[in-house]
Amino acid sequence: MANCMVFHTQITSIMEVLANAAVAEICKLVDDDYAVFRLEMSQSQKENTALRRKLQLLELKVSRERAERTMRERVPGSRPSSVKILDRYRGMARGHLTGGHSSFVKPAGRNRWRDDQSITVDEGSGTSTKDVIVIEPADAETAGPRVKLEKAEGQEDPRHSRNIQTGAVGVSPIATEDSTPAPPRTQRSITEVSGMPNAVFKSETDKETLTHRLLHTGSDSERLGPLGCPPAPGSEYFPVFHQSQVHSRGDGDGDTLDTGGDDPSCSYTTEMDPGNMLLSLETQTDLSRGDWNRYSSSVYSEGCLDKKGEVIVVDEVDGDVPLTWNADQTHLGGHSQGRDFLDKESLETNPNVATHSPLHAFRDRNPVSTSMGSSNSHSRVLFNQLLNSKDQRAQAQGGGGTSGNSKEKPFLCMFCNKGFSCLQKVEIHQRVHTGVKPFSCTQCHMRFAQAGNLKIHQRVHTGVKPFSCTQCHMHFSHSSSLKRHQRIHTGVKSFSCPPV
DNA sequence: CTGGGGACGGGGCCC
DNA sequence: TGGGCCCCGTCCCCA
Repeated sequence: MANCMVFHTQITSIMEVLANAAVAEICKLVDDDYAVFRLEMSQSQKENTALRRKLQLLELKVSRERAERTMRERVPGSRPSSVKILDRYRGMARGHLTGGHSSFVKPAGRNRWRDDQSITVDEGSGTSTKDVIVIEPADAETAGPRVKLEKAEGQEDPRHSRNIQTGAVGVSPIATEDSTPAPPRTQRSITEVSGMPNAVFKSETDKETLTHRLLHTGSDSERLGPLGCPPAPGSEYFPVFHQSQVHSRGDGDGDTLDTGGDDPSCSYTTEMDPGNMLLSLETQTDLSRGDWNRYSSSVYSEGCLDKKGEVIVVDEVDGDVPLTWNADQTHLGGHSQGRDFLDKESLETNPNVATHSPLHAFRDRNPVSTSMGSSNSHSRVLFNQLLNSKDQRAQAQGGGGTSGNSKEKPFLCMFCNKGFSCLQKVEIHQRVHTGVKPFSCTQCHMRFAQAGNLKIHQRVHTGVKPFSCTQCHMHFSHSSSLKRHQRIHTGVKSFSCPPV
């Protein structure tokens, strides 16, 4: 009995010691994490403070310049271009862009540079997807109360976008604009340049700058052009190709190239799918930027966004950072063909397309992309993202890669390095990556990369269902659908359809 | 469970 | 005979 007591006491003491040790360990972990967290917090606060200071400096500078300019001009009715733009916004603001998120608006009088105008930008929304512009127009007195130009997520206003596009040329750096993501499926509007002040004044050497530069309305060398890329809800960007070219449709005009062997209703064109084409709000010309623009036009002129709303906004960021490929490019980056393809074949001029890359959209997915500095590398990173997403599916379906294929497949996809038995197969396969869909339905605007798929698709219009179940009345347009259906009779399900 | 699109492999035909 | 081209069947996936 005494032994039991002693044993019990020992056990208790041991458990106590263990418990204490565990508690100490936990406390230590918590303390460590807390210290790290505090450190990060303080750093962020420092950054915010610095940015805020820079913002204020810029506001002062701008207001001073503005005052000087106004003093110089002194012409009634004539305003600097930026003011004209702002006036344009004012009209829109009356209609659509007011209301909501007023908490982001600072008092209008704060950043006054003239008593007839003020612009207030939200300083504290470095990570916010909502930028707020408060504009007090020159005729604010007649226009009524101060106009708040606000644009929040989900508020889409193509008119707004258009106006911003047209007006962006002369936008002064302070004329900040906000951006709104297009809904994935509508794909019809986009993007304004967002002038998130935090972004504007970020250090250019700061990695984070890359994630904000698309919001930057700075000098020509740094400004991203008329378009910005809006954060989609959840701080995700939809990849977008901006395409402003006019495309001929394949149904009946002279641009149609009949393949002859295909279904008569199949048009072989190189056009861009209007359905898939992002509406380019304006001609987004910026000759200073480029490679991806060119590429996106020459190769990615279509299919750059799939029906799931996969949109790529490719941004051109100046710089000369060496090209870097995704580290996880097991089947793309490692293959020189892909680079060559991008480097010499595709990067031809297309001044009509301006592209924007929301680097931070991919940063989360691909840390390497954050180190991208050059337009080429940025574009490629984004491009890789697209390729990856498609490759993954392709690999899932086809096995991918040359390894493991017993048959000789000497023709390699330049994008994913997958091997094929003949050249045509590769060409067809590469449409997966390029998005080229030469076969368009004349009865709808669907486009297909393969003629056979178009042919099958057209059964939708003709109503032809050549595959009928022998055991029931069902008919199917897809053979696979019939096959799947017949499993009901033969396999998994035990019930059977009575013979017709 | 069906409808329908994407993608791939295989086979036939032609040069 | 081999390559290019076309068609078809099939699988997978998503809505």
